[in-house]
Amino acid sequence: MENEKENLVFEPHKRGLMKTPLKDSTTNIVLAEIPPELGPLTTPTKPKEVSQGEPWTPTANLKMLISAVSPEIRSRDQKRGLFDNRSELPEAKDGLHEHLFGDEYEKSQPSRKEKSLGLLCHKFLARYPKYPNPAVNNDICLDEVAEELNVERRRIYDIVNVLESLHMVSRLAKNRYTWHGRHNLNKTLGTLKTVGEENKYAEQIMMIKKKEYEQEFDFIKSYSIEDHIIKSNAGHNGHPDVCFVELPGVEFRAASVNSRKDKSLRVMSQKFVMLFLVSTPQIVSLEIAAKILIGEDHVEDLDKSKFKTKIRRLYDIANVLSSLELIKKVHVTEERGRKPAFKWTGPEISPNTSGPSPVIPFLPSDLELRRSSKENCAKNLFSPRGKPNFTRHPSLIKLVKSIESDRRKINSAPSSPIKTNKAESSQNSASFPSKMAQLAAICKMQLEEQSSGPRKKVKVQLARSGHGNPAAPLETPANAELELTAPSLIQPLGVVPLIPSPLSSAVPVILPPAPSGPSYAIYLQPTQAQAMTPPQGLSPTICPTHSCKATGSTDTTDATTEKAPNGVTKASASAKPGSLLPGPERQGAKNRNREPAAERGLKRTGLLEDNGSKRKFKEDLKGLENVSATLFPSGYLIPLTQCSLGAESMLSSKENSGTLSPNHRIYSSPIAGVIPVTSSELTAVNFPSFHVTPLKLMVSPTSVAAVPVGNSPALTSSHPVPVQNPSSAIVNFTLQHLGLISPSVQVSASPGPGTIPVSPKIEAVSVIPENVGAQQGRATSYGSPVLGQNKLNGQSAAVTAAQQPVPVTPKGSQLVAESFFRTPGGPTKPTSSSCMDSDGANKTSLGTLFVPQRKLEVSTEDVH
DNA sequence: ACCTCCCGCCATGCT
DNA sequence: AGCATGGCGGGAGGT
Repeated sequence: MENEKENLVFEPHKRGLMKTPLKDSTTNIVLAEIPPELGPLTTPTKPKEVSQGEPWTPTANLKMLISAVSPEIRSRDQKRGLFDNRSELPEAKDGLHEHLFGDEYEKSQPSRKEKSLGLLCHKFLARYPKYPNPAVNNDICLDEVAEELNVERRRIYDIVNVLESLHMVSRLAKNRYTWHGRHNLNKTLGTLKTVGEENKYAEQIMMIKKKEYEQEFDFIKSYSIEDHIIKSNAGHNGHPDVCFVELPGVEFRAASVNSRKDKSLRVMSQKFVMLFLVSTPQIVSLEIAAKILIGEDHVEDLDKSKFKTKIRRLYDIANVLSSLELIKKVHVTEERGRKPAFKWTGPEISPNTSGPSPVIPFLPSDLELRRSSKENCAKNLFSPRGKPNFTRHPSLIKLVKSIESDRRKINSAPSSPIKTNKAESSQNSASFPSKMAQLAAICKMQLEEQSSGPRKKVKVQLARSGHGNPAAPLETPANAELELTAPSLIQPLGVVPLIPSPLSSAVPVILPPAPSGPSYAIYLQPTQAQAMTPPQGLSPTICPTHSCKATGSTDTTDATTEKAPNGVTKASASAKPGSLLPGPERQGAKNRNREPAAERGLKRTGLLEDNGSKRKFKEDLKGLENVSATLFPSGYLIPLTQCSLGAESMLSSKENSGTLSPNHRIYSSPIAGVIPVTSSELTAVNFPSFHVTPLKLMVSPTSVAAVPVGNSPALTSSHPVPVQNPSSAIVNFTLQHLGLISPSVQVSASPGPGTIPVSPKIEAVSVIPENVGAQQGRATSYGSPVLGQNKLNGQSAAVTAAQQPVPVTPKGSQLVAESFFRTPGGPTKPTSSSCMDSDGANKTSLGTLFVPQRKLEVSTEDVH
C-alpha cells in the first residue's frame, strides 16, 4: 500500500552505505538486516538506505538543499560526510576515526550525530517542498520514509509529531500523513502565540525567573522552587493546559492519535513554541521550559527524573524545530551559569489573527467540532493512563480529594446532552489518573463556580463564515449552546459576534485571519472555564500574562518596544502590525465571562496560607483565582478558508460517523456534535488535556475590562469587548495576587501601564551572534523547490510552487476542507485547548510585573 | 563530569 | 492477537 508513492526504496545496497546500524553493531545489524524493503512496510523495516547518494536523489538532493540552506548543517554534514552520502560517509568517517575496522559499517555509522534527530529531520524535510501544492497529494507514508531514511519508525514519529504540532503535516490515516509544509505555519504560530498568551506563559516564565532570581539572591527562597512552580503553574490548575491546538485544516484525523494527544510530544512541542512566541527575548532555556511544562503536571513532585525526562524530550523537539529553522541553540549565561537555551529564529508572529482572511467563517462545525472536541477532551482528561503523579503533591492531594468528589458529581452529572460522546464520557470516568485528579479539581472548581453562579451557557454560534462558507454548517445545533460555565472564550477577533459574554465553550471563535491564511476559528471549550477554578488553590494563573506579550504581540510595534525595556529585544522583529484586533475581541469575550470564578478563587485562596514570602504566592494565587479563572478550554482554531471548502472533509466521518454522522459536511460539525455537552463535561475534558498548564482564564468582566486598558491599547484591542467595568484597581489587585506582580512590585494600577515593566530586570540578553536577519531568510529557504520534486511521490511537479500559499483554492481547499475540522475520528478530536483567556486585565498586571530577569547572555552555539 | 540525546523497551490503544 | 503509536529513561557519545 503504501508504497505507492515513494518507495524509493531502492537501493538496496545502500545499506552498506548507510549507516547502518546504529548503535551497536548488533543493533545495527539487526536493523540493517531488516529487510528493507518489505513491501509492506509496515513497520519495522527500516532499511537503511537512504542515502546513497547518488542514485536517488531525493535524499541527496535534500541534503544538498539542506546544506545549502543551512550552513550549519552543511558544515555538519561535511564533517560527517553526510553529504556524500552515506556511503561515503561512513568510510570517511571511519576514516577519520577508524576506518580501521572493517566493519566499518558500524562504525561508519556513525556517530551519533549523524543519527541525530536534527539531521534526520533535515533529511525528512528535504523530501518535501516547503510550500507544497495543495492540489497535489502530499502524502507521506511513514514506513516509506523510515526506510528511506533508514531509521526506525520511532524516530519518524518524533519528527512527525513535532511537525504535526505546527500543522505542517496532518495525519491522514494509519501510516499516512499529509504534508502541508509551511503554508499554515504562520497561522499556526499566530495561534500558538495567542494561546500562549492566554495561558500566560509569559507570566509563568517571569515567575520562574523571578524566583530564580530571588533565590539566587537568596532568600527569598522562601519559596521554594516548587512553590513557585506551583504557582506558576498554578495556574496549573487553573490553567489548563493547552491541549493540542489545532488548526483547521489540519487536524488529526486519526483517532488513535488523538488519544495520546495530551501528553504527547505534540503538545509539548506546541507549548514549547508558545514559550518562544510569548517571551520577549524569545530565548527560552530548557530549564525554564521544562519547569513550565512540567508544571503543568506535577509540580508537586519536583521529581528530578521527570525533569530530566522533560529535558530529554525538549531536546528532541528542539532538534526538530532547529531543523525547521525556527529556533537555534544558544547558551544563556546567568548568574548561575550557563544554561542551554534556544532562541527563536522563526518569523515573528503576531498573534494569530493575522491573517488576512477575512472570512470568518464559521464553522460549521459546531456540532461536530464540539463533539469531537469534547470527546477529545474527555479522553485527555481522563486518560487512562494516568499518571500517578498527579496526586503526589501534597497540596494537590487535597485538591484531589475534593476533586474526586467533584468528579463524581460531574461524572454523574449529565452533562451534556450530547451523546455522542457517551462513550467518552464513560471513558472519562474511568480512567484518569493524575490527570483525572486535575480534572476533578477543575471540575470541582467549576462546580463551585456553578453553584455560585450558574453557569452560563453559552451558545455558540458560529457564524459561518462567510466566506467560505461553504459548508457552513452552521448547523444550528452547533451553536447550540453549550453551557459553559465558563465564560471565557475567546473570541475571535473579528468575527464575531461571538458571544461575548458567554462563551461558550467550544465556541468557535473566529480569528482574524492570519496573515497569510485564513482565519481560524478557535473553539473553546467551556469546560475549562469551569474547571479553571483553581482547585487546589493553586491558582491558576490568570491573567496577566499576556500583558506582556500581549502587548508585544499585539502590536508589533509595541512589542518591540516593550521588549526593549525589558530586555532586549532583539530579535523580535515585529512584524506584523496590525493584527491586533482580534485580540481584544477575544478577550472580551472570554473575559467576560465570569467573574464568579474570581470569587471562588478568593475563597479558595484562603486555603493557602500565607507566610511571609509565601504569602505572596498566595496572594498571587488568589488573585489568580479571583481572576477567575475561568479557563477555557481548549479550542481549536480553524481556518476559515478551509472551512469553507470543505465539504469533503467528511473524511473522517466515517470514523465518527457514528456520532457524527453524517454531516459530512461536517467538517464543520465535528464539534457540533459535541456541543451538547454539558459544560461540566466539557470542562472535564479540557482539563485533562491540559494537565497542566496554565490556564487561561477568564476573568471577570470587570477585570477584563480593566485589562485591556493596561496594555497598550492596541493590545487591548484584542479584547474587544471589554468588559465593562474595568477597574483598574481590581486589576491591580489581581495582579498582585497573582503574584505576577511581585508584592513589592506593584502593578500599576493603571492598566495602561500594564506594560510597564516594573523593574524589570530585564534580561540582558546578549545574544550572541546570530543574525537575526538571517533567520528569516532562512526560513524561507528551505523549501527549495527542488526538493519537492524529488520526492518520490511524484507529485513533485506540482510542488514547486512554493509559494502558493494559497490553499484556498478549491483544490487545496479540498484538502483543507477535509481536514478541516474533521476530526477524526471521532472522538478524538482534539480539542484544543485553547484557552483563551482572559486576559486583559490580568495582563496588564502581568505586564507590570516585573520580571526579574537576569541578564542573560546568550551565546550561540550553533551547533547542531 | 556534564550535556546531549539516541535507542529501543514496552505501555497504550486501535483494529 | 497484532500492529501502530509513542512515553520513557538508560546509558553512551561528545565535549
